[in-house]
Amino acid sequence: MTVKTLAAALGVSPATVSNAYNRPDQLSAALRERILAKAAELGYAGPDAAGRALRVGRSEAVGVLLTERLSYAFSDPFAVEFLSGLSEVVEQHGVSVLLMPLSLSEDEPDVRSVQRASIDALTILSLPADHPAGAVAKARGIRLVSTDLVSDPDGSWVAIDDERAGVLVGEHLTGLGHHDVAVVVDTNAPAGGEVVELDADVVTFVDYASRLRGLRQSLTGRVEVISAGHNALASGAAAARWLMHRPEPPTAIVGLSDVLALGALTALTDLGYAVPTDVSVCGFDDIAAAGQNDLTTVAQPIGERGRAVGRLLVDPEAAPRQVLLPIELVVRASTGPAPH
Amino acid sequence: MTVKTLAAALGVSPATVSNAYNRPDQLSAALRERILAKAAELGYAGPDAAGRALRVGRSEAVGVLLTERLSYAFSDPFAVEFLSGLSEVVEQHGVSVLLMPLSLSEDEPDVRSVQRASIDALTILSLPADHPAGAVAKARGIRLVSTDLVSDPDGSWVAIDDERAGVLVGEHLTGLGHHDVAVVVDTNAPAGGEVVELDADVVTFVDYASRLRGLRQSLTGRVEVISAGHNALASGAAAARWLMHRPEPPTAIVGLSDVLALGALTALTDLGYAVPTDVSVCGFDDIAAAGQNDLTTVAQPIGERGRAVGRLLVDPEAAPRQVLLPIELVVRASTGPAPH
DNA sequence: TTGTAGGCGTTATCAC
DNA sequence: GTGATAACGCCTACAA
Repeated sequence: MTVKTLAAALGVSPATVSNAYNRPDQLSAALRERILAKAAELGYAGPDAAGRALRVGRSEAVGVLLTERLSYAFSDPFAVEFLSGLSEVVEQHGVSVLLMPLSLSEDEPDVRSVQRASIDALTILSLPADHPAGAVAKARGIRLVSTDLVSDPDGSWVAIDDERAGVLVGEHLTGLGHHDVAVVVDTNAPAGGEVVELDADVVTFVDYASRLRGLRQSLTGRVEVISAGHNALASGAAAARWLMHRPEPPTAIVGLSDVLALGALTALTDLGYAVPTDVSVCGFDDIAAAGQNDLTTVAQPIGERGRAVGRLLVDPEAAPRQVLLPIELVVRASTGPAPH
Repeated sequence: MTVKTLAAALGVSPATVSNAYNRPDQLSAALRERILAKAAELGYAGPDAAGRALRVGRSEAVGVLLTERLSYAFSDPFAVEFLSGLSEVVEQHGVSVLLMPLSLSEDEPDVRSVQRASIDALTILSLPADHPAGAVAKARGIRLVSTDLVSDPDGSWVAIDDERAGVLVGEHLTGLGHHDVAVVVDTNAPAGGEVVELDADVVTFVDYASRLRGLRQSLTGRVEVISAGHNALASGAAAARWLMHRPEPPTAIVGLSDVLALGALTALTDLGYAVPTDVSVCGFDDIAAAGQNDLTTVAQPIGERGRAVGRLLVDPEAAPRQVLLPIELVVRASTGPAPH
């Protein structure tokens, strides 16, 4: 059943059938009734989505590209709050949300999902700096809304000043006398696995790299960067255990996300360390759990960030727009003066 | 830039360009290289998704229709676990997940999102019994995977025996001597609002209706059905407060979901009631929070249910398949003998 | 290994 | 108020 066959069955033209669905005012109510009745009788369920998408050039859907597994969208507290805000806005416009996977594991960067996706706009959660996904989207004429301000400065984005966030934490720790700080970062290795020390430029996610840069600017003394896998409590915990078992443990541990920091915090208390007397811990983002666990962190309006992205995604306006959201250092009980 | 213009620019045929992208083995490596290079130069980002979807009849995406707000997918514990399992499976097949909104508020049932969606298969979370969304999907040739066994018995589904689940709870409470039970259900009113008493047939979600039927079969004495809004802690709490403030409060409160039951549980302790000495509370599903709060409930394998749905969604097999998952009454500390 | 031709289902434009 | 026609961009037999 297509518009054409239905039209033939009724003795009208395809255009009229199309109008019956898309422009009720373009034909008499009686004829429209007749068309809809015949459609129901013949099992025609309305214009086909693919045909329509091709013709009108829109699909009423926006994409969210996840750089982790798709289930990350439902499990990571930051992602959950961000996506809740985003979907809240887009659904008010009758637009659906396409969760798109991106396998980073393979050698060849995988952009298949963005090539195949029928979407009007795209946003990317934590894009690795050199990844082609954004460029591919733009080349396809898909509006791109970045979530950082460095990967596409002249395009549309909704971001915070990640470098400044790093500075806030660095200055806070320096002011407390910390000269030996470990920074726990996110890699794509499985969570809680082997711990590795990293060079700065191995930190691929652009926002994390900015935070690290800010930290480096404002910290004095030793700054080491390690990782025990992707963004998860287990990674933070494994990293903390590894750090404290070494001869000269750091006096402060910074997680580049609250999740990593909270993982470290838990591991430290399990190991019998007093926080912040023995070690200070600090995170980023201020997810709900950070407040519940008295974690010092840099707050950002996560839900509002999602909503702002949502607004840009559904707005067909061609001109790029930028939104810079405020951040604030929230000092809680997990940081204190450096020991000794 | 299209396949055609690119082909013209290269002096080859559109078919060859298409093959360069879809069947590398159908042309010489050299020619393919040349095509890809020219494409990069001219800014052609590969075959257009809409055109391709129309032609091949597939879109590499499966839909999940939410009967609540989209953000429900990220906030409700059952939905989160279910969708994590589902997406885990589908992403292994390179398939994306389309979260589709469904506004129930309007008079006319809104099936626009399923009419417009370019998807290969669809599943629906908690479909109201008489809703046309499923029928529309089938009429469009979209494979439908139900999550209950009554709305489309001969189609594909992954379900539990909800009626039996209700019986398990009912028998448990009857065995404990309860003869005055209140059942808290989910309506589409805002959470925690005014409390209303309902007739059985007002319970629209088919799975909830089955649970209620099971309860009615196995309970003796008074059974009343009330609601304070949609599936949320606040609704359960409001319902419990309303129930206990009446002259003859029930001896047991059953939430048709754990979330409703946990909301009731919290409200009861806040009001100073001892559970289960004064009142018993019981839920359904066994989400993680149920175990943490010692709630008696009927367990089902939520994540596995999501994975099973995912497998059916990506499986192009035409023949319908049915999966019935096991359930089990988990007795914890929230239920006990009826007082007096 | 490459080219030709037809149609997937729709809607916008224009004429009547 | 209604109908004819021409794209939209692509893929796949099949022929060369």
